[in-house]
Amino acid sequence: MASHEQGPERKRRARAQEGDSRRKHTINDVARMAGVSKKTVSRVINASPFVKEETRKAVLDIIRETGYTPDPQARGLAFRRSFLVGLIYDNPNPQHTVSHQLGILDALKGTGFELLVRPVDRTSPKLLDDVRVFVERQKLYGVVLPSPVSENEDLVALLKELGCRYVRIASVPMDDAACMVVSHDGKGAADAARHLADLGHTRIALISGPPTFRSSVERRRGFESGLAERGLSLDPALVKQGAYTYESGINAAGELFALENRPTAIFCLNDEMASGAYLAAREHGLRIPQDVSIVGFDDAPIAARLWPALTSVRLPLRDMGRMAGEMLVPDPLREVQADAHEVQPQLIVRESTATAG
Amino acid sequence: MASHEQGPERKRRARAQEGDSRRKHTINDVARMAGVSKKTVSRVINASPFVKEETRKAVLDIIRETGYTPDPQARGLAFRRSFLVGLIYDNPNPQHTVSHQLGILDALKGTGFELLVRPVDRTSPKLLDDVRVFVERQKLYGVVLPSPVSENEDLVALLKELGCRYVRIASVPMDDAACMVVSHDGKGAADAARHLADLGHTRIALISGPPTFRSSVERRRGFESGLAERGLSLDPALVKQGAYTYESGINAAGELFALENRPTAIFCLNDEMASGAYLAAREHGLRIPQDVSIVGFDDAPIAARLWPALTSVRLPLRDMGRMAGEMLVPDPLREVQADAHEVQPQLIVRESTATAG
DNA sequence: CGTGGTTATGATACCGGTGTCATATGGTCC
DNA sequence: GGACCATATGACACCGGTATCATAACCACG
Repeated sequence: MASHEQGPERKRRARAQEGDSRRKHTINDVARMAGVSKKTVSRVINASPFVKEETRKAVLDIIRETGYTPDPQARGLAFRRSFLVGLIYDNPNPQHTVSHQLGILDALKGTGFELLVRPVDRTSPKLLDDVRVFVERQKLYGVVLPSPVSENEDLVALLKELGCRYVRIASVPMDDAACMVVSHDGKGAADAARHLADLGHTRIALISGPPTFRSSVERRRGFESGLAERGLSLDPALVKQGAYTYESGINAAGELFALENRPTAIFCLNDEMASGAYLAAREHGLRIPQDVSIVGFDDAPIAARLWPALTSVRLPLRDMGRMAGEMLVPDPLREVQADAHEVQPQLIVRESTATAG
Repeated sequence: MASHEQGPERKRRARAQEGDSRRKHTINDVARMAGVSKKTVSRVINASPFVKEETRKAVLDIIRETGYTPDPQARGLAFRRSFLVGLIYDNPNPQHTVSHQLGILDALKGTGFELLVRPVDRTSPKLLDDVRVFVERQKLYGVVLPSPVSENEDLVALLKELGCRYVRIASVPMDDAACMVVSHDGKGAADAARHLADLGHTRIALISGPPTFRSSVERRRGFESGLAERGLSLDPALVKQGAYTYESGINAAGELFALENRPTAIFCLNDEMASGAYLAAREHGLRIPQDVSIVGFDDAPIAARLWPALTSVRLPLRDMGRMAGEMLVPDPLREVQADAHEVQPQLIVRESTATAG
């Protein structure tokens, strides 16, 4: 254990004697000023129904006057839990992380809850131990798990064991719907498939992600179903497995472009790989979109900056974070949140797709 | 105030009677098992010098056996502060935010401190009030302020008034050095200037950022000094002001390319604007780097994905976060951190720069 | 007017730590 | 051996909230 050298045993400075008007008010101050006991103030704070309306008003007045807010640490100590929500993530895409954070904090605003971030290594053997210590020590109110962490069933089992609330953000339903925000990546992929088919493409390639990612599986499944709707099917020779990285996109697309009968369109399961496909296309002297159409997934910042701008599937990341936060933390001021814990991906058509040559 | 409906006044479940082996240990358990008072355990935890070596060992043994860790809430309540560090940021670049977070958490690992994130709107009139409430309610141990928030002197003054530790991350020294991590953006910009000058460029343009950002001022200053070292100076006609955005980069570069005697090289004060310059170059039929060299700043993920890959100045963002965390939180296990709270930018030369045509 | 059943309130203990202060212990010096 | 001092320890109050339980206040009813 690390000890913290907080200058133990030091004398407490005199404080009460001089004008302590600047000192923060406590529940005792409010109680005294309102002429009630602290327990009654506590009842008002916690919206207990057993407080006379008149008393409640008086206490609330004092609270407003003094600007009193309860100390989350003291409250947490008594409640045996904290007012902290954890975000446990392992996503190399900074935009996902930041967007989720912004969304979660949108939901937490005004509730008194705060957000603790905890990046993890999902391949670490210590992952479960780390999460256990994190949740127990901080007595977390709940945690948000974006993918791919949300796909770790052992971790979810651990959270259940610890009695820690959680909301999973994932591409496909995997659990009690009350604990999930579902992005339906498959629908976005199907949109991409129809878009390419409608442009007249028939030799359409796919660069997939690691099969251990549910998003990859789901995007591929959706893409195939979209093609099927247009009477097309995926030619196994035109499917290359990538790793969601730039380099893997370069390699996979390079292989596709080296085929005798090369595809006229490629769907890359994320934008990083699509960027790699751009480079490979240049290396093979192929123009986008005249010679080959390319579609990505994520609508990362890079998508609009590439040239030509990349057609991609956008996920409402911030909304997803907000929904997760709303599901986790009850806010009496909020309207009953619709149980629609699902969002729809959106195909953003830019300049990287055109009619088949 | 939002009330939280935590089921007040509910009966506590019987617990102590049945096998409470699973219950977390408290300082009382440790004290009893070690045969000392809780105060002595507290002394051991806080590395008090007034504990007999023998007693200390005995207590530490029990602590190790039981896996006891003190409750941060209870400790914080008694200490009148928390073991939480805040990250107050307003940076549209998600990579900055995530890298800083990772770095700060590198430093916090093993110290028992946790990181609370707080995105803010630096233009909001409620900014100071929000920060005050945030710091006071959470009794933050300290906060990290990346730029541009770090440049808000009112906010820094507020933190001083509140007695809240802070570390500023900024491009140039602005304060007591003990409270700053300095990235010396100017040096990186000077590197860029020399690089272009050494390639034979003389008509070198600059697309600046908003003058309200210290980073913009500092990068420009460094660039000019780098040029001066090579006997060059910035032609006012070749300086355009941007806003650190893609669109502003397109416009500024477009104006430069429309000049009769257009520049052969452009230094853009961030990569977003450099991306815009890429688009403008294409619109004007100019090849990069044959017709115009372009240098960016930030080495954002996009830099390596653009075509041709963008020469840019990289800041060690994660290191900067780590240093900020180390400065904020004392860790007895850590070696005395060098008082070198400065980092050096690094010019990453890629394919967007070549000898002057 | 006493009885009984709500409704409303407060006294007190408690959550799990630390600060204060009193006291016990051990060694040195005369 | 007694005075003195530094070291080592514990009893107790306290940090700012909530849970438990007793009790007061109120009402309707016989």
